[in-house]
Amino acid sequence: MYSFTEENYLKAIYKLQEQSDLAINTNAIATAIQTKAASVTDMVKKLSEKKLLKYEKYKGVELTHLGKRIAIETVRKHRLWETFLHNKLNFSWDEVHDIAEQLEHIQSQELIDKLDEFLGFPSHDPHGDPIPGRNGVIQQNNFILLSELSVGESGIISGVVNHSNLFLQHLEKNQLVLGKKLLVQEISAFDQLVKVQIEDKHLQQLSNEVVRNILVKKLS
Amino acid sequence: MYSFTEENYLKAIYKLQEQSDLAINTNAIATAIQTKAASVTDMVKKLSEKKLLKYEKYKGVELTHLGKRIAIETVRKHRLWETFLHNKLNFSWDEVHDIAEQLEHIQSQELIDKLDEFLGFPSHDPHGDPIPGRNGVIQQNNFILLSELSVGESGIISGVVNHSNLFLQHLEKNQLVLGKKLLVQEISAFDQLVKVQIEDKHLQQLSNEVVRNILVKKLS
DNA sequence: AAATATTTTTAGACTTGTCTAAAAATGTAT
DNA sequence: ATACATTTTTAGACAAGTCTAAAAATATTT
Repeated sequence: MYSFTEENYLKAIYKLQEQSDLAINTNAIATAIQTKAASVTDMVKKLSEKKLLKYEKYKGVELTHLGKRIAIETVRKHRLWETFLHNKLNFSWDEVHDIAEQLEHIQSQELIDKLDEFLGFPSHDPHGDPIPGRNGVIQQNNFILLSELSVGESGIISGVVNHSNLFLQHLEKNQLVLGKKLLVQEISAFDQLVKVQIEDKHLQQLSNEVVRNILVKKLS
Repeated sequence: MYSFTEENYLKAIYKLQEQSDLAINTNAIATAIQTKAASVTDMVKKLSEKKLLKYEKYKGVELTHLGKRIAIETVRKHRLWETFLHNKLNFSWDEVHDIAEQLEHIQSQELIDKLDEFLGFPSHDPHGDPIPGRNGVIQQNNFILLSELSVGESGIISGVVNHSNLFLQHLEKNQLVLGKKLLVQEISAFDQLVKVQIEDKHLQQLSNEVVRNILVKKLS
């Protein structure tokens, strides 16, 4: 239906559109997709002709309803495959992305539906990001940053903000994986280091950089 | 490493090479891959430059050791994915091929190894075809045609010769699936119809066309 | 508001893989 | 062995997607 490349452009534009309300400009897309601005201009014209986005020269782009639907379907596929790789094939947190980047372009609605069922209709992927439903609806989660917890409060690790391999590997190494329960014991007034207790066991000091990139489900 | 298209050419040539000892000519490849002879000539030159096959104008082609290895790896991926689709996602016999045709080109050695392990290191795919090992070795099976069984002999359905959807659907509809035990009760002297008993239960009459396309493991 | 810097677009070229139509080579009749 | 038929290759074109370099538009500075 749509090419590998078209799906990648739509997904990138969709993600940029999510993280800011500004118009999406050519350079931002070029950076996101690791290509040159000139190539983006060409592709954006093509997508515009196919009614997947609205494009006005020098004004940036905006996805149409159709374009957004395809972007979300691609995100759905990506996150289901990530879940499969992590839950069934035992890939670690940081290894799943690149392979899912390929798998998301396999064309078969039935495959995705059966995969979804096989995985038990998961609501979130291994990074804690919500998996869009068949209908394109994305269930918004009410996770907060670990840095927003006060002393004495606790939460369950439910996602990450930073998706880089470096960060994910760091978390894995320190047993800060999805589902772990954390209790904030102390926040240093001097350097903001956060002392947390992990699963009623050992204590760990977390840097500001770390706590600002972990999402938790707050336990009341 | 190698493109989608290159892998498809290598796989097609490999299969043609398996089913006959004659030199593989341009037209045969064109038919197998559903393209035109002129396109084959172009691609074959490219593959020859990359040392994946030996090509002499007007003389046909022959895979090199490297070309054969890549073809076998592709076959391995294809059959592992077919097994996954059938065994884990409950796709029927005839639905798995087209999706596996896409999945076989995903690039990740680790993915295939983990998939293999997840499936329990299967030796055969859902059509009874052997799955090449990591090392490229294909375990030859000693299956015989159902048409070769004599009256009174029995066997277990272990594969098919004809892989067409029409035939596979026919088998499925008549419960002639992998693993079923058959006992030959009678072979009509007049029209060669074979009367078989399926799993100690009901009887069925099979046409010559059918018995010549089912592979069985003979029970002594 | 003019000058400068940045962003975006255009123009033309390149790669991969495909095609049609014509030419060249090979194979088969008589 | 000459004529006819088939197969294969060449030549030139096309589509998708990318790139560089230059031109055009927009944004920012003074």
